[in-house]
Amino acid sequence: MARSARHLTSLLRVSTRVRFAPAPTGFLHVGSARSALFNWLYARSTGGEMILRIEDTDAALRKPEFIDAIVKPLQTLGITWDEGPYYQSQRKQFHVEAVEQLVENGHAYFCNLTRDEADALAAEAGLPAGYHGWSRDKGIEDGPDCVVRFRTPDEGEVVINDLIRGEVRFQCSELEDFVIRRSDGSPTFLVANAVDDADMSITHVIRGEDLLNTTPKVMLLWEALDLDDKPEYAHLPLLVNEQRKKLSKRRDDVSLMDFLAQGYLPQAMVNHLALLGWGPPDEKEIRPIEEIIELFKLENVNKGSAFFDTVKLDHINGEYIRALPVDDFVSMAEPFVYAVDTEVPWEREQYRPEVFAFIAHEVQQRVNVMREIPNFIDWLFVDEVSYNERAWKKAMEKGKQVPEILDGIIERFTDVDWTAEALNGAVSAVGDELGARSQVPARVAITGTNAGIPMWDAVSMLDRDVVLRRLRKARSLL
RNA sequence: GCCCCCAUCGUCCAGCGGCCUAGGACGCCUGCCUUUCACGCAGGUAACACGGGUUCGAAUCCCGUUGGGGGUGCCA
Repeated sequence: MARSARHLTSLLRVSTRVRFAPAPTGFLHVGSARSALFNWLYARSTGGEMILRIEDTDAALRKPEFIDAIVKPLQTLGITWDEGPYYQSQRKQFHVEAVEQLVENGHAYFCNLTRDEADALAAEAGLPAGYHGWSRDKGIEDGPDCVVRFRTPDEGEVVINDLIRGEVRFQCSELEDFVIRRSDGSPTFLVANAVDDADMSITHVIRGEDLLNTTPKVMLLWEALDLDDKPEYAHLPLLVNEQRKKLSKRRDDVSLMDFLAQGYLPQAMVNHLALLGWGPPDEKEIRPIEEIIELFKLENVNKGSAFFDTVKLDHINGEYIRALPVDDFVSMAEPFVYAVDTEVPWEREQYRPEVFAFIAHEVQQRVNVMREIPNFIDWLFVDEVSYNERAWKKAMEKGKQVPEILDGIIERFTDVDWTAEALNGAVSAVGDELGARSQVPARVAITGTNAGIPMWDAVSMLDRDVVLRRLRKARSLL
């Protein structure tokens, strides 16, 4: 959008315009996804528009693959935008002009000090760390190692009426003369922020609380540049880890795509994210996005940080999985059981899709995350099962008359009709004869563990030889 | 250090001066259902950080303390 369009659009400010403005850091962070979601919810619930703007003023962030890493996950989540993506790097000339304007009208000045030099000066002068306007009024000319700093007012205050937090006040005296143009000539995000939000007629800036402290600086620039109506601000509570620290790339699992790749459904992820910092008035947590849009109110967003709890996510995801039509579940399961780049516990050639499809409805009832699927079906596609240690101890070592039970089952299985009903009947008959529980030992011998899907339908699809071999092996280990 | 923000069950959310002997969800525990597990169902566990005000009345308003977090870059 050209700058000249600014006046027109702001005159026509009929609806809310929000923007999601991530820095392209290589992948979409769940925290960023949450910010995007809340912007989107606000736009959709107010009939407004959402703009996607990539904040790549730092040259190091300007890589095409980084853009994809933002756009794709958003699309997957169903978070759509009405305009953009715009790139701050492509709007650089406007930011440069703004900086020039500020220098010209005395709101900014050149400074040739490095950070270290400025710190040394502060230490010498016995002042607290920070930049203390050393280069103000020194008549320093622009040069290769010069930055441009904004001259913050010596007194007065900046008041922000945050839609979530209420009034937040900053004393101008606490704000240092911050850099608005680097020595390589590139403007920093603070300038880009003010100029772009004005040009794009943004009415509401909704973002993480970690940016709250930068807001007064942008406000000051806004005024010094004589821009139009300021947007409203709303600072969202941060998403934190178990230690209550801001979710970080280094310590925590925060890649949205990684979560999706593990088999969290996009809708479940969105639902969960919406519940962090906000809750529906009627306390019904799991619900379609349309209802969330309808119920969403920015004023109802919390102030306190929220723990990104994957245990709760698992539960929500499980609900979404169970609500899926079986056919959808089966096709969505494919990447987790068969895709070439998937690690599965069986030889790829051994996998039989028709077997999985046959018992998929039972698996669907039991998984919370798609990646758990192989745990329920591995015994169907491997030659030999490995025994779950606890299950073996409990059912086989501590169980009553297990050798006799297995002997009985082996004998009957040798010539029983190979149908689920007959197999089940045979095992129960052995148990009845001996007055012992026969189902669990059979399960452990055949599947390797004591918990899982109802098994006889599935077993009937295995070869008699395979099943007998497993029973005999288990018997021999007792 | 300085600036800013925050504070209800372990966790997420409800509560916006009386409806609160604080509600829902996840987790955990118990029971029912079930020839395993899970689902489902019925129960249970567990919180207003502390201290002062204001008020007839405070989880809700104000102040302070404590605790937690964020920022403090020529990153955004």
